[in-house]
Amino acid sequence: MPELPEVETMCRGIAPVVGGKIQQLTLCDLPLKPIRLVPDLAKLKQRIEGKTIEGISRKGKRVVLSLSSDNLLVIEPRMTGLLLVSDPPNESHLRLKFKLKNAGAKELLYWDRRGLGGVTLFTSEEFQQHFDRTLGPDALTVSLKELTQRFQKSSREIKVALLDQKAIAGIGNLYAAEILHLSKIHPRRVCQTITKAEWKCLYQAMQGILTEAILYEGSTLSDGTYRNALNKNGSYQNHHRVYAKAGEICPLCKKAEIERIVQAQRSTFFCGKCQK
DNA sequence: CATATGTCCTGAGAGC
DNA sequence: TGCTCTCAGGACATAT
Repeated sequence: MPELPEVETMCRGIAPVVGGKIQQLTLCDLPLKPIRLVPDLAKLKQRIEGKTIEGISRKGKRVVLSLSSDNLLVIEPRMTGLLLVSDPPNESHLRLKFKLKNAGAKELLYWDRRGLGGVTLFTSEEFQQHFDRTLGPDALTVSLKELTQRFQKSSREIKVALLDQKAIAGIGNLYAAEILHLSKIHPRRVCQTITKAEWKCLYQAMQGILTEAILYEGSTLSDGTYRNALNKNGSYQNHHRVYAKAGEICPLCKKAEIERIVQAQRSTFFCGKCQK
């Protein structure tokens, strides 16, 4: 499940494509439902073939390739999407190939096991409008003041609010659990009840966890789906404190068992002794 | 406006 | 062994 640290790792890993000219875009013919392309393949080919990839950036959990045509190609990996500059985990879920010329990589691949991800091409104007409307500030660069302002009046539970990309972009189910555990805030706490000191603690935990996870190149969970751009595992899964650890002893208090609850149809893991 | 819920998709694993 | 069922969760459409 690529969240901010995995997508950031992806962006860094595909750096060799910068400067490359897209010679050909190919949609792989698979016995699977094709991934979502906007516009459709024919129009997309027309608009990007022959253009150069001038830069790579990240907006929350999305990868943004800026092209020489002043268009922006946005890749959304969602649950199982990967961008690669090496052989993919297998051929059966390889979705797109971008053949490149004059770059450090011969091709850029998009692989997606479940196929929930997609690719959208925007003009720079459309891009600005779209992201202003759908994404809040990035979790890695937001200020404490803005974070507090955006959350403190909400009647939602903090865990649920952290997953809302319009509120803050980049946090997903895994990192929400890890951040709340480190900041010792119970996932069911309603935002309105969280104190100023706790927001500061949450903010620092968020910066700390995300930075640490990027250092370890993200988390490859037990299903093995997430890989970096060279098809190698991340290693932050070896440093998780609570995620998917129900029944294990909390690494902080070393007494209570990690619990699992469901919020907004997603699993939440936490320590009932440490998190209040 | 804010918040809540159903849906999409595939493969892994459980249970029988 | 092979079937059915459940689960994983990011983002969007639709409903409240």
